[in-house]
Amino acid sequence: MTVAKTRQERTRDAILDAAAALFLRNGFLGASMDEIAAVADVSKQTVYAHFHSKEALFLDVVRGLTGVAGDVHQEQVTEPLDDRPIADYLQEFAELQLTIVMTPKLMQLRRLVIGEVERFPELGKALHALGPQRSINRLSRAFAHYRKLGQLEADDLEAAASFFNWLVMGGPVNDAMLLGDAAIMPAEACRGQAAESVRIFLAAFGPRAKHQA
Amino acid sequence: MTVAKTRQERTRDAILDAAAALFLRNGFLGASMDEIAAVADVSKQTVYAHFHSKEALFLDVVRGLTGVAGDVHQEQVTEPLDDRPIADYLQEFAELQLTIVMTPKLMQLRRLVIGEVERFPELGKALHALGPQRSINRLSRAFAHYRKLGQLEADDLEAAASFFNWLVMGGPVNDAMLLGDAAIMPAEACRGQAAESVRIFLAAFGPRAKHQA
DNA sequence: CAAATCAAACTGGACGGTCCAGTCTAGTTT
DNA sequence: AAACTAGACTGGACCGTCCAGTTTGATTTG
Repeated sequence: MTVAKTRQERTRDAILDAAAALFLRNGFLGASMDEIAAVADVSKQTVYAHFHSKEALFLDVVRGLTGVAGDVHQEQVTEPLDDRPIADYLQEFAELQLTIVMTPKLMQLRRLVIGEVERFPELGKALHALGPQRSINRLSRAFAHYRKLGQLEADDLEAAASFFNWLVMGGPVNDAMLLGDAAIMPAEACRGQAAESVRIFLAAFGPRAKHQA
Repeated sequence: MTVAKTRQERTRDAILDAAAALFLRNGFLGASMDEIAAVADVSKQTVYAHFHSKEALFLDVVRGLTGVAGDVHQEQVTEPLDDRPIADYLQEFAELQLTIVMTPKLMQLRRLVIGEVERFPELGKALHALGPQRSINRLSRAFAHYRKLGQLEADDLEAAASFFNWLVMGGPVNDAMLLGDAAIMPAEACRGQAAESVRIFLAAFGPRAKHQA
C-alpha cells in the first residue's frame, strides 16, 4: 500500500487518465496526442518519454482498463460453493454481474475495443477472456458443485453457463452497445432482470426440470 | 424490377460498394476518400458529384447496409401464425435468425456502428430498430398468438421475446464482436444452438411450465 | 541547518514529413 | 450536353522529433 508516488508515476498516471478519457470518447484515430498532452497538463515530449508511440499508449490504456475491470469482477463475486440453494447463488451472481458490468466506463471500453477489433485483435481476445469468458468459467465451476448436489441437471456445464450468462446480460449489453450510455439499465431494474433470468434458467436446468425428447 | 441501370446509377453503386468495403474494414476515420475513389475505379471528383461529403457518403453506406439487412430478415422469416406447435416455429425462427445474422458482413457492420455510436448515435438507433428490436417485435406478435392457443404462458410478451432472442443470439453475437469473423458460429452448429434455446425457453414459458414462487 | 549542487524530469514551442478532405481546371467519353 | 477522368492544389491536422531552457527533489557541502 504505497500511497506515496514519485513524480514520474504521478505524471504517468495523468497521461494514462487523459488518454483513457479521450480514447474512450473519440476512438484510436479520433484522439490526438496533442490533445492527450493538453488534457494531462503535460508537454508532448513528456508523453513520448513515457510511451514511445500512440499505439503503445493505446495498448497500455486499454489493457489497463481491461485488467481493472477483470479484477473488480474477480474480487466482488462471492465464491460459489456453500450450502445455500442454487437459486440464491444465481440471483446474487446475476445482480452483481449486472451492476458491475453495466457502467458507462465499461460499456465505452467495450465499444472502443469492438470498433478496433480489426486493428487490434488481441484487445478483443483479452476483453473476451477477462470479461464474459471469466464469468462463464466461474459459473461452470459453481455448476459442477450444484450438479453433485442434485440441484442442477446438465450435460454440458459450460454451455449451460453461457446460456445463463447471456440470459442475464444479452439484452442489457446489446442495448447499451447500440443505444449509448443513456440506455444503460438502471440499478433498480437489475433485480427483476436477474430474478426472471434465474426463473427461466432453473425451469430448464433445475432439479425438477422436465427433459423433453 | 428494372435491371437496366443508367450510367449514373452504375457509378453510384460502384462508389457505394467500394465505400462499404473500406468503411467496414477501416472505420470512418480509417477510410480515405482517395482510396474509395481508387477502389471504385472512379475519379475523386465523381465521388463528390454523387456525395457532397465523406460524412454523407458514410451515412448513405451504413443506412443502406442496415436497411438491406433488415429487409432480408423481413422477407425470410416465415409468418408465425398457423397451427403448427410453438416448438417448431421457434426452432425455425432461431435457425433462420442465426444463419441470417451471423455473417461476416453483418458482424462487421455491427462492429462499425458500435464503434461510431459516439459520433453517429442515430446509426446505432437505426441498427437497433431494424435488427434486434424488429426480431423481438415479430416474436412478440407470434407469442400473442400462441398464448391464445394456450401453448405459452407469459405476462410480458415483449420481455419473453427478448429473453428468447438473446438466449439464441447472445453468445454467438458477442463472441463474434470481440473475437472477429473467425469466431462466427459455423452453420452446422446453428441447429443445436437453436434447439437448446428452444428447450430452455419452453421449459420456462411452455404450456406445462411450473411457475415457481 | 542552510546553501550549493546535480541529475532526472519536464516545458514550450517549432518543425519535418505525411496524410487527407475537399476544390479546381482542363480534357475525354458516351 | 451530361457525365466522367486525371491530377494538381489548398489548407489544415497530426505523429513524432528536436532543442534550449526550467523545475523538482534529493544529496552534498560549508
